[in-house]
Amino acid sequence: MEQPQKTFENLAAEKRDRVLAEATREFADHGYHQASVNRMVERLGIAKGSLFKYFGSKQGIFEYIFGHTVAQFKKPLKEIRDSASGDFFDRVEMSLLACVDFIDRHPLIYRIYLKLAFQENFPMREKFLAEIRQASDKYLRALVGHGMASGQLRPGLDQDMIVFHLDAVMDRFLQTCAVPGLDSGTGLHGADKATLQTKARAVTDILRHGLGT
Amino acid sequence: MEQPQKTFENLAAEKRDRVLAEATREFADHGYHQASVNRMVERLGIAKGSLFKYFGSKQGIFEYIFGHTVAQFKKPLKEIRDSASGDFFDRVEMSLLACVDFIDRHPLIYRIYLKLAFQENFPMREKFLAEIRQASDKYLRALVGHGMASGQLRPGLDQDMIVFHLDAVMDRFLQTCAVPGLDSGTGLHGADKATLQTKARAVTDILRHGLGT
DNA sequence: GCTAATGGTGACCAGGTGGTCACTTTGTTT
DNA sequence: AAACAAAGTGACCACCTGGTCACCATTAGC
Repeated sequence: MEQPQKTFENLAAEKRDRVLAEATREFADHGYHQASVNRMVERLGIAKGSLFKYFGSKQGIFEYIFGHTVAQFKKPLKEIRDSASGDFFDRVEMSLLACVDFIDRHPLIYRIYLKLAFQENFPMREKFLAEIRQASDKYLRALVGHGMASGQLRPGLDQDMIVFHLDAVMDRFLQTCAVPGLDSGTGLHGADKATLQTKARAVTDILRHGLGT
Repeated sequence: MEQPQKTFENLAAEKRDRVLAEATREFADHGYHQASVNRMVERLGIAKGSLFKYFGSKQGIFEYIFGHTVAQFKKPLKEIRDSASGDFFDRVEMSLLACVDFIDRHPLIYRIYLKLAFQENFPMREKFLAEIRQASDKYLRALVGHGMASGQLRPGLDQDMIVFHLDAVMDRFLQTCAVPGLDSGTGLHGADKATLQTKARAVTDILRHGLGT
């Protein structure tokens, strides 16, 4: 015993995945406080005591999920940043589509992030949010830095403001895709891949005019 | 009796305001489900039964607050839209600063909006959100329509995409001002008025290049 | 002074919460 | 087969939730 979550690591991979999937779903659907451990165990068909043996507490469940999933979020972006194809704005466009794709494949994780960002009473909120924002900021800053150095961005612009602008537009693009009710006129929510590519291009074009040389 | 909230309307204005202020604060601090009626009455120093006599239910409390405050949100924007001073981008900049000012004076209302937007299990969420988005969309669309008609915006751009872009940047600007943890490098959160004006100008300049003729 | 109506009260309710722990079941080792 | 350890269990706990309602206090009209 001794270590609490050792028991969980020893479980059969199949069961482990089921537990994580169900817990993730519960947090994504209801946020943190409104998520119910009772509901989790009921849907999993296991006893409540088991879950607490695995993770110690409700917060332990959430922290475990969070740690596992943040890493996943960073991976596809890194690949694009390190691939040298296209100019600055092509890369922005690719990043945008890569994020859309990730969210499409892992919608629950993104929904947890949105709740985390705006539901202030999350436990450990500051820590988690700082971790995510830092990663996002670092990524964009590297991208913009490279674009400025290679003269693809209009001189005289403040790097912070460029990062802010990119972040704002890209984030909203993703939010509109994922959150029902935010879309008003763009047709982004629930759009097919071809439409998304067209819209991403349209957004990038505006950025190209606003930020490019 | 007959009508439930008639009782509340008959109250002394001072008490009415206190009740509304405390309820607003509770929802702003904790969202809907995590908000506690018990805490409200404890802080107000009144009996729980009284609150339920006033509003019938927890949801009734929230709906009453919501109805009262949305109207307040629309007013300052309308004034700017109807005042004809400056070109399109000046108006955008003024709108931005007007919103910042409003949020500065009514931070609780804005926090409720943010929770409403991303905390999916809010009751009546779709209805409330649609109401807000529609108002925001209508406002921006009128602004953009006027800008396009008077030739201040680059031809060939899709109106929906312009509205989307404006909305994204402005919304993020406001979020960064209001939500701690979202700011990374811009220095918007907790900034003084002069700084905000500078930053708003910087954002508008980028938009001017990206969207203007 | 009596009556009626209104505002105000708080003990009480059923139901849900995260968390516990003495216990049983299962699997492995000798 | 005996012994041991680890996984699994679910009744139970204290606490909090939104909501109720029989009762009390204060005023107004007569």
